[in-house]
Amino acid sequence: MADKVAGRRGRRLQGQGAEAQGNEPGLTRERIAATAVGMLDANGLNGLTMRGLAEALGSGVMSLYWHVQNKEDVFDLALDSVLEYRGPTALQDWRGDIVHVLEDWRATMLRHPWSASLLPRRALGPNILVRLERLSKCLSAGGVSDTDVNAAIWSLWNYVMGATVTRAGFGPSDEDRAASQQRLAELGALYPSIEHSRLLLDDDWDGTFRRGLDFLLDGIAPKR
Amino acid sequence: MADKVAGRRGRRLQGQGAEAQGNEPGLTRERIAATAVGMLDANGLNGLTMRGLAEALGSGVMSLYWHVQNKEDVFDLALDSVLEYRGPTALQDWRGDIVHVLEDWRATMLRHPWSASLLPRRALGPNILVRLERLSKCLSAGGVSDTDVNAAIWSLWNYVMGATVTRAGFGPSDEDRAASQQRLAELGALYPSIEHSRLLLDDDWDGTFRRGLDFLLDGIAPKR
DNA sequence: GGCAAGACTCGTACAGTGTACGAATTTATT
DNA sequence: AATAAATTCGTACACTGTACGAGTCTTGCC
Repeated sequence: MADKVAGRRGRRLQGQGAEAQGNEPGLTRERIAATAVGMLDANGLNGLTMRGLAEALGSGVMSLYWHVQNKEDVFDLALDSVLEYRGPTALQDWRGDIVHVLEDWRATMLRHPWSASLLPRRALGPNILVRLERLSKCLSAGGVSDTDVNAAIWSLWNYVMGATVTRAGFGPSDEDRAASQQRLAELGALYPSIEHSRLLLDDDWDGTFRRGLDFLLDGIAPKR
Repeated sequence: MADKVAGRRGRRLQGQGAEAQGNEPGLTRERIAATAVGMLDANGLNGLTMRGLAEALGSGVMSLYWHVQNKEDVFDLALDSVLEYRGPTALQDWRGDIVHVLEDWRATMLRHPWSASLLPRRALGPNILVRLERLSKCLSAGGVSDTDVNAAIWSLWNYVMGATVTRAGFGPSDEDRAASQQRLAELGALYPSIEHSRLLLDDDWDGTFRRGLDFLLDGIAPKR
């Protein structure tokens, strides 16, 4: 009952006899994925509906289902298409490389905030494995022992994941910040340490991400 | 257009004249929350429907809406009711205390896997703030400087968050593991480092969590 | 040419969702 | 007893994902 691989084809070439508008060149998984990403970017996770997607593609709703198993499949498609990693630099400074990989990762996901809430519950797509592989290489190059490397990778993964999901959840809107501020003002007395450190008011997300990452890398770096 | 605080009352006391069965003692936010948690535990995030909830409570669907703003509100209720923290021990060993807080946190959320996917996108409820406050105190007690404490708290938060969300996402089912194994077998050649370290096959989640946490705490601990 | 076998599109229909609205009922207050 | 407030809930609506099967188009084979 698991997975039956539905038929899917790539096929081009159709006579544009009647309509000169080449705007709707036939459905493909790629086109579906791209359009889905657009809609998700624009309207968030709930902004994607099969009907809407079909309309944006200029097709009937049920036509999608020939290319796609179900809505979940569309999510998978969109997610993976967003997570491509173009690793530019060659290996040199292991620590700097890791920072780069993770910051790029975070930035990519924050550019499409829905991806953060989507990623956890999906299996690891190829584009994620590429990133993990790269991490693994960097760590080994940095002298992290074989016994530590797995825990290190997962801890880095967890860190990026948590940071991104949290950041995406709080959204760029000031509404949440206002809410936090409000809540803090009300209950501040109950949480003196939090209030003292202004934990919830700080909004230097990038800096905090970077500094926490340094903590983690300090701990991972082989002790001397 | 933001928030109108709906009326909500706590009220007890009704004559049980007609029906002796005290099984349905009237709706309250608490009862709604408890029942919602039960349904979420049993059937996951999609297992909670307003109709189902009403039925389980022995009430009409729309009656819920007098106590609750909307379904989101039910989620908030359920989440917060699950995250209560009964901090047992007094402060002593800062590092051990932190480990305890975080492991308890993770365990609590994994006991209700839906909570992991829910938490990120909600505002911080009081029960979470309690935990953060506690973290903050431990860190200060451990000698972490005021300038570092925020970054440290967030990094710990991120770490627990990521670990829990990931773990909950992969579910306890072996189906996912089988899928990963399959994928790895297929593409193993492309990801030699990952395959070598058996990253995806290791299933000692608790141990890995603990070891990664040690990395992080090593990095956070004040340098000497 | 004819024609059959796929590949692909899509209209209709159905069961299910959250919740707006307003009427009915119960409880509290005067 | 009368009035107001609190609480319940039936009905209705717009919207969701997708099963089903009838259509159309493209291609290869005789």
